[in-house]
This record gives sequence, C-alpha cells and structure tokens, in this order.
Amino acid sequence: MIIAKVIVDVAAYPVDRPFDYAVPEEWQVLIEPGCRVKVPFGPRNVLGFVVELSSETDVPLEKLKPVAQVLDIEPVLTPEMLQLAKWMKHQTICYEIDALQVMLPSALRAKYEKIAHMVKAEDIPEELAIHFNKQGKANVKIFEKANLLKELKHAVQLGTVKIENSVKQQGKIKEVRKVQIIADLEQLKKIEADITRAPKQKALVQWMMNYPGQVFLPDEVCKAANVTTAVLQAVIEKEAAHFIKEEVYRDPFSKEAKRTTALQLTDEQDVALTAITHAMDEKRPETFLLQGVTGSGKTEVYLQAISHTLAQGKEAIVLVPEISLTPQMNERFRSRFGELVAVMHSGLSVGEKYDEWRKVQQGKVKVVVGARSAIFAPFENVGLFILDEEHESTYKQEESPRYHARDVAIWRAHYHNCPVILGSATPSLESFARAKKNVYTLLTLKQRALQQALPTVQVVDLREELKAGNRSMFSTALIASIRERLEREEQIVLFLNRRGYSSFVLCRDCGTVVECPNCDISLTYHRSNEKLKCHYCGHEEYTPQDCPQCQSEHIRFFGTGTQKVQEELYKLFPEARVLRMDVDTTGKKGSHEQILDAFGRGEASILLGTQMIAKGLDFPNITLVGVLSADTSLHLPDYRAAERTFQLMTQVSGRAGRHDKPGEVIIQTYTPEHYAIELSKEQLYEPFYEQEMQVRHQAGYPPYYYLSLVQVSHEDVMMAAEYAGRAAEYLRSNLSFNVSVIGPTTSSISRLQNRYRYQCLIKYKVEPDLIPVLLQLIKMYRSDWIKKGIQLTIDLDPSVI
DNA sequence: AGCACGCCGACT
DNA sequence: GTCGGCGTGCTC
Repeated sequence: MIIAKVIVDVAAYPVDRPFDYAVPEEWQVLIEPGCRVKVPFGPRNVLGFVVELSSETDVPLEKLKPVAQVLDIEPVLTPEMLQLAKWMKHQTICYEIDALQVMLPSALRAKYEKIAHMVKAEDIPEELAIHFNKQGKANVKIFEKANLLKELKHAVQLGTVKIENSVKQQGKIKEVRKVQIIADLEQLKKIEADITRAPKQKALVQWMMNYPGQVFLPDEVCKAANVTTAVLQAVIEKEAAHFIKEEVYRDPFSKEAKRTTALQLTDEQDVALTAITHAMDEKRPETFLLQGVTGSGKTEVYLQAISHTLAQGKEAIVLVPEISLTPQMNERFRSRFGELVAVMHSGLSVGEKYDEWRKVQQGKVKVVVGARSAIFAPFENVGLFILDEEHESTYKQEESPRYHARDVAIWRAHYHNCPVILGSATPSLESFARAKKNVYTLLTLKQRALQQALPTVQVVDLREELKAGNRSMFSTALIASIRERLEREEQIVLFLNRRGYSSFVLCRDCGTVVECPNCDISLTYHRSNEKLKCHYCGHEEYTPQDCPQCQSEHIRFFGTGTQKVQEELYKLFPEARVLRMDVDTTGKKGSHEQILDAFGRGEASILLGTQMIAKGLDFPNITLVGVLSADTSLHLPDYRAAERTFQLMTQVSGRAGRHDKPGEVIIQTYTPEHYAIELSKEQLYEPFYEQEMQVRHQAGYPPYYYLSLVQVSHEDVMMAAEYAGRAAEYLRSNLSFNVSVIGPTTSSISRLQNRYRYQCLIKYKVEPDLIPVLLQLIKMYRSDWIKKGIQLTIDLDPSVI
C-alpha cells in the first residue's frame, strides 16, 4: 500500500505535522512528493502538500482515509523546497504549511467554497430554488446574502439539498485556441478532392497542404488563405484541421527591451567578478559582500556574473527591493538576457505572477529578477544568488513565516553549491561585521565606473536658517540652487524623508531631540494624551513646553507631508512643474512607472517624493538632490535610526550627477554635527561603520547581541499587559542570567486592528536554550492563553522593533 | 483553524 | 417541550 504523508492547509498548532493518507490506485501514477492533493480532513475537504511517500504507517487502518484527488500533474514543490520548508519551520518558528505556501504563487492557493446541490428539486421551496443554476448548484454564500441560511439548513435536514465542500485552485492557466492542420498529407489531398462545389474551401485546403501538422492562430490562417472564419469552420468540420488549446503566458512587459552587451569592466569590477566566477567554477557556496559606492557599477558585475552562470547551463536568482519601483533595473536585465528573464514582484496581477512562476518551473527562463519571495523561484540548478541593496529591511518578511531572504539565499546556495552576492553601497552593520570576520568575502568598488566625481554635498544647518528668520521648509541655499537648475533646465529631486506614524519632539533652536533617559533613543509623541513614550523600556513623560537644553519655546513635534511641500514649492516657483511621488500618488498599478517615465521625458523639472525615490532613479539630467529634513529618520525610535539615515543619505546623494553633468546635493538638518550625516557627505562607509559599531557595543545591540521579539496582543489592554508580563516572567526565569529580557513595553503601534499590543525584547549573545524555551512558551500559549483570546508572536532577529 | 458534538436558558 | 447559545475536543 502507498501512504502519502500530507501537510494540510490548516495553520494551527495541533495539526502542524504530516497526516497519513492511503493513495487509491487511480492516483498512484500521478502522486509524487511536492504535489498538491485534496484530502478529507475531519468533516471537510482541504488542500494539502505531499511531503513524503511511504509504504508504512502507524495509523490504524480504520482511521486511514484515502487521498481524494491529486491536483498537479507535475509536483509544484521540488524536494529542495520541502527540505527548505522544514528548515524555515525551525528557524523562524512558523507552521510548516505557512512555509510551504509562501514558496508558491498565490494562484496555487486553495479557494474553499461550499456548494449546495439540489437532490429533490421538486421538494425545494420556491424561495430557495430560484438561487440554483441549471445544473442544480449554488454557492452557499448566495443564501447567506439572501438571509436564507436557516431555510437552507432545513432543506439539508430534509435531504432535499446536499452541501459539498469544494476545493479549487484560484489561478487559471490562460489558453488560446489555435488551428492544427492534420499531419496526414494524403488525407488532406483526399479532402481537397472531395470538395467540388466550394471553391473557397478548396483553396483553403490547398493552402493547408503546404503545412501539414503545423499550428496557426485562426486569424493567421484566414489572412494567409484569404478566407473568412466561416470557411475555416467548414473546413474544420471536414476534418482537414482541428482546434487545439495552447497555454500562453500573460505578458507583464509592455515593450521590447533594446539589447545591450557586456560593458568594459574597471579593474576593481574585474577583480570582484573573477573572485565570484572562481567560486562558481569550484562550486563553493561562498557569500560575497560586494560593497561599492553609488555609481560604481555593481549591476554590471551582477550581469556578467549571471552570464557566467548561464554559460555553465545554470540559473540565477536576483533580488532587488520591490522591483516595481525600479523599472530601470528591470530593463537592464531584460536588455541583457531578453526572453530568459522572468520578473516577480507585487505589482503583477495574481495571474501574471502565476505565469512568471510557471516560466521558471517549466525551464522557459534562466534568470529571475524579483522582490523578496522570488528567492523561492523553483529552479533546480541554481548557479548564483544575488541580493542587491542587501541592507534593505524589505528582505525580512514581517508576517509568518518571518524569514529573511538573505538567510534563505545562503541556505539554498549551500544546497546548490553556488555563491551568493550581497551587494550594497552601505551594507548592513551585520553583514559588514561578518565580512570583517571573514564569514563573508568582502569585495570593494571604491571608484565610480565612469570616473565621475561624487556629487558635492552641502549640509545646511536649519537652526541657523531659523535664527536668520527663515521659517519655511526651504533654506536659502536650497532655494537658490533650485532656481539655478530651473533656469538651466536641469532636473531636481526633492526628498522628504518621512516614514511611519511616529513623530518626535525637536527644538528648532538648538536641535535637541527629547530622548529617553535610559535608552538613548528618541521618545515618541503620542497625540492622544500629550505624552512622550519610549518604546524600548516603557519610560513616559509629559511633552515639555520648552526645550530642556536651551529653554527655547521653539520646541515642537515634527512631521511634514509631501502635499504641503508641493504647495510651498508652487508659491516659490509658480512656473516649475512638480511631480509628486508618494503613497497617495502611486496607489494604482503602474503609476510608479508612469511618474518616473514622465519625469524621464522631462515633463517636469522637480520630482518630490518619499523613500521610494531614493533608489533606482538614474536620469542624466538630474543635477540637484535636496533632502528637506534629514532628521526625520535620524530620530526614529529604532536602534538602527543612525544606520538607516546614513544609508538613505548616501543613496539619495547617489541620484545626482550620475552621468556627465556634475551633481550637487543639499541636505537640510537641525543636527549637522551628527556622524551619520557628517560621514554620508563623502560616503565614508567604514568610518561610519566603526563609529556606529561602538554605539551598538555600548548599548548592547546587534551585531554584538542578537535580538528576539515576543509580542502579545489582546482586545483588552489589561489582558494584553498581564499576559505580556507573564511571558516576560517566564522568559526571565527560564533563560540564563546573562540574557536580558526587556519589558513588557507597549509596541510602537500600541493598538492594531483593535488589539492592544505589548512586547518583550530578548537580548543575548549566546543562549543555546533560546529556541527550546521559546517553544515551551509557545506551548503554554497554544494550550492555554490562546483560549483567552491572547495572540502571541515570536520574531527571531526582528528588523523593526 | 473549522466543524461537530454536547449541555443549559428563552421561546412558538 | 424545542431552538440555539457557545464551551470542548478532534482532525490521518
């Protein structure tokens, strides 16, 4: 007997293990590990993944149920993916089913429906009967809407209606109808000879005789043979040809990319490329950290490394942070590798994502360029993994499974014995520290590829501006520079560095930001009770009326919107055309591209935006970049605030003067002396690294310590607080004494979807018992707390606290 | 997570 | 007397 071990599509603790099913004879040829199956589970049918086939089972035969259906002709998950899912389950403490689901396009997820079937149509009351279709079926939802659920239940009890739990796949394979001419030429001749009174049909068959066995679109046939569809229809009825259905892919690319060839590498690029290709040739799963200043040509190194991989007959996976934001990057890959590239990002429709995924699965493409989840592209012979802008926090998924794409890349690289490239102008401290310890191999690009000078960066002290009586958000220097560019018809990018909901309190005279006395982290202003809170230790105080440092009254909380900036711009430069790019203007699909394209065509002289314009922009005419307030990201309640600011400033500066025209950058700030701003002026990464490492060391943060975050939520504040307290207590008494457990404190979003949220932060260097203790905590939660409405999540190595 | 089974209050 | 409230327990 063949037994299938199945992980069912139910995310719950007691069922997070394989269940055994008998495989009926009819499915035995089809079933394979990695296939999706429909199985009876309790009183319903659910989707599941076959993780193993076996001939044995411990389940008593009377309990064993049969697999209802195998849903895939080919497995949708490779053995590698099944193994990876188990690793992810332990690594991130998630349900195995979540790990499996995240690897597949959502089109392959199950759609559960309840379908009512008529059994005795004549005995069904009129009000119910009208909702059934010709086949005697109806979705139960319809009855729900019509408030007929009671009546339906009654009919079920009487046996006049039956309810079936149906499991369907969401995505459809797109098909087109084509005409296939029969292969038998003799038969064609015979048909041709038999036609006597229909000259058009005769002509068509004569045309067909030139192409026996070939496939055409109906339109092509009609045009080529100069006949109407009616004639074609008639000929098909005479069986000279037949209709077939053919799978097609929805094409997310609107235009063909112009082909380019490899560029001449600089010496530095060549050294980097050689190191990478050596690792490939020797099949070493080595991780490279490619650190290169903005404009140093990291992408060209990627492209040539990929060419090397392709030459070896292997595939490459390239991750970029949210690709839809960088159509230019997308274009670079397609122009080099053409049809061999698939893209995977959130801007595609469910169907498009599914099609791109199938191109990978069927081996139609060799390169995938995509956002985080593209790391699961089901290639079977990968030769290279690339994470561009490796420091980006979007590589960490914020819901279950809370995986980091970098970790998955490294795991897969070991599976395939191939290298990983982590690329960035400003690597995360974690990665750079690993490179220093030789865990990763450091490759550096210090020079810009086209030998352009780095843009000149001017830091404007907004405190001075205020003293001089300038209360607007534009300094005199910035206004002058903008005017200059407008006159020269060059382009300007203005960057409003605003993020999240939290705002901090800042003195506009001395630049002091109110910080927590215990944590060296800025306090967050809470409008509801006019208090300042620390999200790390729970410290709380009233918002001061004047600056604690200089007693100035010019102290207030910060936060400016792009819309306001745009209005100000119009007042100052009525003639300038301004394009705004933020969440409000990029809601619709493809609007990013539209805005960027318009800017690229020179339809506006100023591009104003938030984070999203920081990367990928590469237009020759941009000669001025202005940062309106560097402070906004500097004083976020996050231990990475300085790192993020340095990264952002460096990246933004990199937008100016990438081509032959020299670039200028103006950074406005109330704290020009801060090292993150100081050092970003000349992209001095290593000095920044050294200084920030000291700060982290003193404060006990990564990369010196590891972090784990336990979050507890409940609809009731008291409950959330109490159980967060219990969790903290449990952790403190079970983890070793040199592990610090901070909290419980309120989360930075203290109420989310009507649930109050508390959290405990665990800081540790080595703690072999961490996972077992956390699992024990989860067990307590799952067996007891969950019934009281508590929700508990654990994030190992959180990216946002 | 769902869904059924099962045991106690307000109704035709 | 029944309908239906949601507590408990299981799912190969």
